[in-house]
Amino acid sequence: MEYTVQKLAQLAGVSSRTLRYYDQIGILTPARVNSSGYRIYGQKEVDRLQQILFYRELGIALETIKEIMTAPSFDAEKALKEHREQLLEKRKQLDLLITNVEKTIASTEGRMDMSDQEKFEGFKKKMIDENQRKYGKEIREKYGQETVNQSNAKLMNMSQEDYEAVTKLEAEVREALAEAFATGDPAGEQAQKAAELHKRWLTYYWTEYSKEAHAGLAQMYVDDERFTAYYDKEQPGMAAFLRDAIHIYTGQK
Amino acid sequence: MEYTVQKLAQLAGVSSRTLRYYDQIGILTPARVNSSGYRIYGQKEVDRLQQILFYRELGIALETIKEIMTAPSFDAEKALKEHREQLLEKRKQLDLLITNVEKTIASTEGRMDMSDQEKFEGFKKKMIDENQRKYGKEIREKYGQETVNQSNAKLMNMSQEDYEAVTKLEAEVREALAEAFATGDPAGEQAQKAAELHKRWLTYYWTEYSKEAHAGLAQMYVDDERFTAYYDKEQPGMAAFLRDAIHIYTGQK
DNA sequence: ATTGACCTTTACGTTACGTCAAGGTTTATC
DNA sequence: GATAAACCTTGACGTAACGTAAAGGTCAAT
Repeated sequence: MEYTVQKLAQLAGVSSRTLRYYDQIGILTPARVNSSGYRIYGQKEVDRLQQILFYRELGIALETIKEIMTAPSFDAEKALKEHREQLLEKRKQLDLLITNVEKTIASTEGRMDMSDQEKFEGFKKKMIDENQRKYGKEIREKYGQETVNQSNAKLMNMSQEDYEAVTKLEAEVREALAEAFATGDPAGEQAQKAAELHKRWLTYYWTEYSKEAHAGLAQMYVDDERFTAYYDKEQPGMAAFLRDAIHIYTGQK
Repeated sequence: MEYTVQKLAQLAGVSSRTLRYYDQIGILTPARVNSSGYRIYGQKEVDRLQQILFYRELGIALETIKEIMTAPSFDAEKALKEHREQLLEKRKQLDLLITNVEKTIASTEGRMDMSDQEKFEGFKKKMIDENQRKYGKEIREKYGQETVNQSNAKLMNMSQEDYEAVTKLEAEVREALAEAFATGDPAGEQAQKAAELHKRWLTYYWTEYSKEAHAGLAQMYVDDERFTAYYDKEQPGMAAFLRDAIHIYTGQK
């Protein structure tokens, strides 16, 4: 089955402008254009649009959706299963909101007391990010560390191989870091190797690497107690040591 | 309890910029500003912000929210009950989407066949009737029927054909109604034909038809002066006549 | 041959904020 | 009692994901 813009738009419940925009930003290009320049969409595009709409429904930016879906490791079926989980999560949040509105009705009728905090329960879907913003400043909450290992792996739609590679790399970083820490020299060979491994680990998550961002993340390892706890688990002072090594590696400061 | 911008922002899970913007557009002004020009919010503002966020969650534009909430007829408790209904509606739509994703998974696994239409079930927004009845009043008032038809057509993502059909139907309703009005009998053949045409017109906008809702809308044509004005334009009493005809048609009352 | 619903590109407009910038205020700490 | 950190203020420009309008080509049906 082939569709023109308007036909596909009607089928999917979006506007034709939306489809043209999606073509423009390269997230959904037509199967072909006919001799008059009309966009013609086929079965593959229908399915791709469906995927896009699932991501969009979950509040993912189009640019991000594009990155996810054009990655060579993208697996449509895995993505769908992820959608299902996210949608169920969204449903749970909606239920929270419904509880909230019911409690609020009860409280306006004097049948109940409500704290100010309770009044905003269920709106919080972003509160986790907000909480993290309280600690860090920018890229950090996005590219943080431990939650990222799982949640971003999902978001990036990593393959099993990638996930294994990244987990292995993480172990290597820790190992190299332990060795380096024993030398006590953040500028030494061992420490610089650890910094480089850390960078390679990072590139699995970051779409583009910059020294500044890398240095910033390193600083956060010291500033944010949750990360400090993670790195200092074995040896106190490890987080600060890693920061110093990375700062030297990136040539910052 | 009094809050500064940041405090309230944290409580509600929004940014301080958002609160300043809300002040700027006049949808949520602080209770007072202190001697240094700081915004100070009180209990009333907390509750108002909660209401705003409920509306926002339902996808209502801030400008519209403002109009709704500053209207003298605004009733907070009634609004909350509407929120509950709308949220339940939203949950139903979410469930549709979840069913969709599950069917899609099954179809990629070859356990099921899916039509292209089915692939987009749950994405399309409904709420058009609400839009029409509650939030579209001033749009209707300002720009008249033609633009309302157009904006609704866009909302429903109607095709040109549909739009034409709906415009034609509307003319037929008026014509049949004028004829019926001349007979003076709301139970007569002419009047019942007008009621049926009116129902057909409605089904272009409503995702599901019910006699109760139809009867309710008819009553509103009499209660709301703007609708009354529209129907009584040619003949005073036409709105009431249409209501009676529809009430008989639907078997209500 | 015309009409009217399609399609195209170009381009400016809109909403709900995010993100500096430049500067004043409050609070905690040395 | 100075000073830094952490607030607050008002601009003002940036953005995402389209909406909307303009100017014009295409296609099917009358």
